[in-house]
Amino acid sequence: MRLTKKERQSYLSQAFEQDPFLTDEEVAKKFHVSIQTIRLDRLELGIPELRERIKHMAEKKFDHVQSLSPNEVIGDVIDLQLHKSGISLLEISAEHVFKRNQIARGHILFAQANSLAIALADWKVALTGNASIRFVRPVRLGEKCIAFANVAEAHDSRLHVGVQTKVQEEIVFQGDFEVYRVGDDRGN
Amino acid sequence: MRLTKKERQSYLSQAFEQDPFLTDEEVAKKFHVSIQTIRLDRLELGIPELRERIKHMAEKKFDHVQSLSPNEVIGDVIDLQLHKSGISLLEISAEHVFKRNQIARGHILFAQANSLAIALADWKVALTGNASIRFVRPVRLGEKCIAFANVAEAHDSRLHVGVQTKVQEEIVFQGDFEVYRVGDDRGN
DNA sequence: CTCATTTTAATACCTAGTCCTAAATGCTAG
DNA sequence: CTAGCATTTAGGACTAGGTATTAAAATGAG
Repeated sequence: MRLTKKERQSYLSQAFEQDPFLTDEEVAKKFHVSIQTIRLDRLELGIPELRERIKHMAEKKFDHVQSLSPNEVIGDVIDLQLHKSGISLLEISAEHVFKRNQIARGHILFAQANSLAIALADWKVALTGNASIRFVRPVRLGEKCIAFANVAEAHDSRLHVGVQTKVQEEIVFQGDFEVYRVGDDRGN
Repeated sequence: MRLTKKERQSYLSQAFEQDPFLTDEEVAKKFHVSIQTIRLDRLELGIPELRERIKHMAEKKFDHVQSLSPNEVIGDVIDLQLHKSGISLLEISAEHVFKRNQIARGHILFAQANSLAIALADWKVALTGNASIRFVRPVRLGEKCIAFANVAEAHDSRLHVGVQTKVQEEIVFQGDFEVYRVGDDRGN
């Protein structure tokens, strides 16, 4: 005999979990049963059809993209004087930390400082060239990081920006960024 | 008159970007045109049908969840020899770039290198201390970044890691990371 | 008014299903 | 061996959300 119903259904659940993109037809071939059997199995196991499975995945992803929006700027720029100084605020939330120890990953602090440094430049296309940074002490979940940026040197196509990030007056991160202009566009 | 074809198509692209779950029927009602018109528009604009759009989103999510998990590590670590060397791969996708110019934001490259450097350390809690980095040339949407990390110095609670990121043999990013161990846990 | 563009309509077909009924197997107990 | 049950398979009707094609109607510009 092939497999019992129970055995098949158990493998079935696994299969769909592992690869949600399987059609009933593909699974039917895999298990050498008819497509109807697979459909009865899905019914009993409460596994929705291919299209529904895919849709749910897409919906979840959509939520993420919208809410987390890891896009233009990391941190809220609350003060900005172009080519002079700026301040950015970032509260460390769950998606910023290592799960194991609730410590913010380095590139989050870097991203806040880097975004701020670039925002300081009044150029259409500004990019980071060199940077030298120091993670002074670990930052934990829930802490509010305030990044202070100051322009140390300003040339017409290069900016030297120093950034200090503090949690309650305590320095947690320090960085020097060299931001440069691309192209000859001026103004925003 | 309603809208010209061009106007409608422009709004259409936006609409689908904003809400990829729209059916042609819904859109047709929104714009007060027939369903066929919408389909012609999609054809001309190269916008795939609802199911394909959803499927692509789900596929992306599936890739991400499996490998990137958008949290722990940025980039796919494809080779890793603890306390020695490692290689990580990252294809620059839309969420990594500035919309204006399709150039990858600095902290994405930093994140890839930083994640890799930390992955090299066989410690329960490893954090970045200092880092000195250089963005050699801008990286654009779609380019595949391969980060090569090598341990330059290894102490019992500190690691010096050099990272070079290349796009097709061309160096785009260079960084030196000092990773340190927290606590007295050894092994993983 | 005429011609080209644009829009709408109609039809056949597709996938990956659902839902329902019915028939064919398989297995077990009497 | 056979009645009775679970299990499996088959078939038909219908669905959403399309594609692809052909053709007719509406509209706008010269």
